Amino acid sequence: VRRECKTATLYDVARIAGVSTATVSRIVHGQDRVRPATRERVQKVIDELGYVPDSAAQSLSRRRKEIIGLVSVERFTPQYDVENMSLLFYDEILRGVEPRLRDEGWSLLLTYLPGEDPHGFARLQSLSGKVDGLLIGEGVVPSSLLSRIAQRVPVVVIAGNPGESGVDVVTADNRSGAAALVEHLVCAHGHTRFFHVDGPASAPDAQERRVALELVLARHPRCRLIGSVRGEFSVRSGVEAGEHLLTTYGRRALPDAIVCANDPMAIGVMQSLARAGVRVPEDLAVVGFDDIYPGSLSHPSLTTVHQPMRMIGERACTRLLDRIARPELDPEVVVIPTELVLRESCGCSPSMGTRAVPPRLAVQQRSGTLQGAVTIARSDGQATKEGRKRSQSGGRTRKAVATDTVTPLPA
Amino acid sequence: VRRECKTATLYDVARIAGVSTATVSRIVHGQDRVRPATRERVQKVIDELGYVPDSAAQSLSRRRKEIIGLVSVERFTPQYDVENMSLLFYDEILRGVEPRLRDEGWSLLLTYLPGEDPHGFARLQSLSGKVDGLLIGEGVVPSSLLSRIAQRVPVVVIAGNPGESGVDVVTADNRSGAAALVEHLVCAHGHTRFFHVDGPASAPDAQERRVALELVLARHPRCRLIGSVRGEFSVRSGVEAGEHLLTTYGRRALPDAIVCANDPMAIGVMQSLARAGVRVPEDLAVVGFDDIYPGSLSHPSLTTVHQPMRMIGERACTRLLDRIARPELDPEVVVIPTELVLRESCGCSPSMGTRAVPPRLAVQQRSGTLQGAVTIARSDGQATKEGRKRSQSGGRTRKAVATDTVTPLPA
DNA sequence: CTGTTAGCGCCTTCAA
DNA sequence: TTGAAGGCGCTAACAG
Repeated sequence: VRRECKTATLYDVARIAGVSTATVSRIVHGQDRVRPATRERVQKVIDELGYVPDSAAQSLSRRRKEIIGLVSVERFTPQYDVENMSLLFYDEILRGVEPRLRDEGWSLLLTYLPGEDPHGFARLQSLSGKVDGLLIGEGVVPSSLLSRIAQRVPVVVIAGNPGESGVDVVTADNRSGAAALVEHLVCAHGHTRFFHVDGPASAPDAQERRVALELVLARHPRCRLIGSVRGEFSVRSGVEAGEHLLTTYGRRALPDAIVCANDPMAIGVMQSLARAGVRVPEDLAVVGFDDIYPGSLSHPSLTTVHQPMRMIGERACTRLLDRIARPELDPEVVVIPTELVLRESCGCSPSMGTRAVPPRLAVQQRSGTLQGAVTIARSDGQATKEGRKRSQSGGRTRKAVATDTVTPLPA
Repeated sequence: VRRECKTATLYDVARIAGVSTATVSRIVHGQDRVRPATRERVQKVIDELGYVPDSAAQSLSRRRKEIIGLVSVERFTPQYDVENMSLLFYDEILRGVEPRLRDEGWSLLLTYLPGEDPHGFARLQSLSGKVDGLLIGEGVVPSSLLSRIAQRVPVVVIAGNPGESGVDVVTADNRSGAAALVEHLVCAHGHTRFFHVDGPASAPDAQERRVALELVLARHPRCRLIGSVRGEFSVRSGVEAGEHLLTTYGRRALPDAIVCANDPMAIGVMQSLARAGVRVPEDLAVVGFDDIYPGSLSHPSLTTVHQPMRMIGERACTRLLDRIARPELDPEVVVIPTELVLRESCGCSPSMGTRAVPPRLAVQQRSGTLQGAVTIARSDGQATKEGRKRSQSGGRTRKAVATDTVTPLPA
C-alpha cells in the first residue's frame, strides 16, 4: 500500500459535502449557527476524508500561531557524561511548561542553544518568527540582545537575573534558600569554618547564593569563610574542587562545612572526599543546591535546597501567555520560594529529614523605570506552618520572601 | 517604552527599499542573481526594520513546515516523585533528536500524552496538522491507531514493537542485551537461582527482555527461574517487589540473582534489601536495564545494560527526515545494539568495570506484506573485537545482532 | 442558518 | 537582474 501524499483541504470537504467553506470551518470549530442536519452530513465527510486543518494556514489567517518556544542552554557533552546533570534543570522546567501549554491547546517548540553560540542571536531571531512568545533560559544570550528579541516578541526569562530590563523574569529565591541552608549549618550544627565551591561567574543564581552565604556569615561573628574555588556546575568540577581542598588544607585543617553552589558539584566533592577517606558528615559537612534526584541516593544523602522547578516552568508559561494576550503589561519579576531539604550530609540523621514548606510567593512589579513596588501574593490556600522565623535575608531594598518555615517531612 | 506590536513584512521591506517582494525574498534566502548594490541596499532595510520572515506564511507557501513532532508518554506524577525517572528515557532521546534536527534547520514540537488518554488519537490527529512528521514513543497509542496516523503523515516509532506495521521503528536490541547480562550472571558468577522483576505487560521492551532471560536459562540446565513479579518500571514498584521477595522466600531461600526489567526497579529492590539487611552482591546479585545515571551512584553501583538512547533518538530522527523527503520508502526496523555495563551489584569488583563495544547495527527491511528480509549494516568503521560468540538469540526468523563483544573499560 | 469574498505573508514561475 | 501575479489553506466579516 503506497502512502497517499495528498491531504484533504477545507475546499475538498466543502465541495463533497455540497456546502461552502465557511460552513465547514464553523463545524470544525464547533460553532453553533449550523443546522444539525448539515452539521452531521459535513462531519461525516470530514471523518471519511480524515480532514485535519492545516496549522500554517490557520496561523496565517488568525495572525496567531499558538506556539511558544522554549530555549535553554545546551550544556550536554557529546555522550552520556555526568555533565548531563546540569540539564536536569531544564527537563524539570519542561515538565512544568508543557502541561500548562497543552491545557490551552498551544504547542511547544523546543530548542537548545550552545552556550556562547556566536549565531545565538540570529537563531533566536529566526525562532521568533515561528512562535508567539519565547521562554528563554538564563545564559542563552547576553541580556543586551535579550531586550532586542523582546521587542519583536514577548519574552520571559527563566532563572534570569532579576535586573533584566524589558522582559519578565521568573526565578527561584536563591538568596533566601542559601541563607536558610547556611543558617542551619551554623545554628543546628555549630559549624564555623566554611569553604565555598562557587558556580561560574556568569551565573546569576550562583552569585545570589554566594551573596547569601556571605551575609549569613557576616551575621555570625565566630563564623568565617576560609576559602573558595570556582566550579562549572558539573560533577567533575566538584571532584576537582574536592582535590584542591585536600591539597590546600591537608587532613588536619579541613573546614567544618563545604557549601556548594549546586548539587552536582556537591556530589563531586563528596566523591573526592570519600576517595581520600574523609568522612561526611563526621569530619565535615557538605551541602548543595537544587535538590536533584541523585542527591537523595548518594552516600551520605545530600542536604540541599529544593527549587520547585516545575512550578517555575509553569509560572513562566502562565506569565508568557498573559503577556501574549495583553502585550501592554508591565514587566514583572516573580520569585518562587525555595525549600530546605535536610538529609545526612550536613549531619542531620536520616530519620529527621525535614523540608520547608513553600510559604508564599514574592512578586516584584517593575513598571517603566520605577523599581521597587512590591506585591506579595499567597501561593495557594496552603496553611503556613509555624516554625523558626528567620530574618529577612537581603541587604537590598527588595524584600524577597524567605525560606523561613521548616516542618518535618512525613517518613 | 511601549512594545511595538506591528511586525515588518516582506512588503514593508520591498516598499521602503524600492524593489519588488521577489527581490527581497531572493536576498533573504541568499540567492544570487541579485546585483550587489541592490542586495546591500535591501539588506540595510531588512536590518533596520528587524524583518524576520513569518514562518506560517512560509510554510503555507512552501507546503512544508520544517517541523517535526516528538510525542512521548506522560508518566510523571504531579510533583517531584521518583517516578520521574521513567521519563529520563525520553529526556535522553530528546538530546539525540534535537541537535540532529537543528542541523537541518528544522524545529521540534514536543508533546507528552497521558498514557491511555481517551483523546489520544484526536490529539495526535490535530498534531499531525502542525508538523511534517511524527516521532512517537512506544505506548502512546495502540498500534491500530498508529497506522491511521501514519497515513496522514510519516511516523517513526521509538522503542516500539518491531512488528508494528506501516511505520518505521527504531529500538534498542533488548533481547541481546538481556541475554548478555544473564549469560554473564551464569558464566562469570555461577548463579543458578533467578528471580525476575518484570515490566508492565504492555511494554514490548520488557517483553523482549523477559524472553531473552528465559532463553538463556533454558540453555543452562542447572539454572532456573524460581519466580517473578510484575512491576511498573518505577522505583516504588521495585521496593514492593523486594518486599514481596523477602516475604515469599525468607532470608534463607533467597534467589542467587534478581533480574529487573529496568534500572529504577533495580534501585528499588536494592533499597528494600538494604533495609532488611540483605547484602548485595554478597548475598545475592541485582541487575537492571537502561543504565540511567543514578544507577552508577547507588551502593553498590548497578550492573546493567546500556541503551544508547541518544543514538536511538538521532537515528529515529534521521529516518523520519529521510522518509519525509522520500515518502515512498519502505518501512524499516532499526535495531540499535546495547552494551553490557558491569559494576558492583552483580559481584564484579568496581575496578574491573567493563563495557561491551557496540558491534554492529541490525537493520530489518520490511516491504509491503513481505516480512523477514534482513539486512545487516555496519555501524561505523568500528572494528569488531573478538569475543565469546553467542548463538543468535531469537526463536524468530529475525536475526538481531547481539551484544556479544566485551572489552575492558578504561579505568 | 449559509454563502461570498477578501485578505493573511510569502514563494515562485513567467515575463520583461 | 528585476518585477508582476497567482496561489498556498483557512478565517472572518459581511451579505443574504
